[in-house]
Amino acid sequence: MANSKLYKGSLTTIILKLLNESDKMYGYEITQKVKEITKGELKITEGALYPALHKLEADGLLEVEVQKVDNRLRKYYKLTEKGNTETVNKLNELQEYIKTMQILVNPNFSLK
Amino acid sequence: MANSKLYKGSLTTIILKLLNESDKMYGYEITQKVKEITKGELKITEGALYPALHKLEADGLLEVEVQKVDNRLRKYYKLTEKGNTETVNKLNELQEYIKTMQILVNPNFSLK
DNA sequence: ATTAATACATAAGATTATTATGCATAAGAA
DNA sequence: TTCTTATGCATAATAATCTTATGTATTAAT
Repeated sequence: MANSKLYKGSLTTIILKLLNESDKMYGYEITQKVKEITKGELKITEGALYPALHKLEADGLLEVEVQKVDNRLRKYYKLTEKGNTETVNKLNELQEYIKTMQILVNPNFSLK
Repeated sequence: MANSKLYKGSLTTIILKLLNESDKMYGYEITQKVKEITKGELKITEGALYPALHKLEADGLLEVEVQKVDNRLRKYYKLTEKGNTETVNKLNELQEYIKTMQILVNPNFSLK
């Protein structure tokens, strides 16, 4: 699963946002959802995703519920209370960052 | 010089863009310019900036011209031909990425 | 005389991604 | 029926890129 230009630091925000929308999701589902929404523009690699999920869980932002579907394991993740709060923060940070970058990168910015 | 949430991967784009606007700049000048434009929102650390400049130079995107002003050293960087091309690419990539992130993070995205 | 600003630089450490690999089951194609 | 693709998890090795800390040196301001 090849990735195209995932800016380091934004994966966590993506995960939190998706869980905020969908209540609960499992890892593989997240990779497919991102691919679907971005029409293949962005592909989440497992090597990035699973460690990220584990870290979010360790930090108390996510809680896990294991299910067996079709004899195959699924680990459903959902936001905790703390996770909800952090989602709002991360989304605000991202919007701020995008705004800042737009100013920096806009060909028509002026200082005076 | 403390930084606030510099998403990894965007520093290079910022540098290239500023040089694209200003013809030539030196390191310290870049840190000040970014602080000025973003009204203190974004602060470039020297530990990130100088290695980034050295890498861009090593990759042939920048060329250096050393000057002594007030008995102090300044290393002016300017874009090479290759650097100009890469600047356009990086800016397009960033705009694409921002667009993608907006879709992912927009509370009103829908799949159908 | 001391601190802040200017101007460069690098090393240690942390974070976060890519790539490669591994295991296992189910579904579809040859 | 066998091989490949899809589903579903995981981790290790490597790379890239940042923060923090430190170092040197000159000039300006308090």
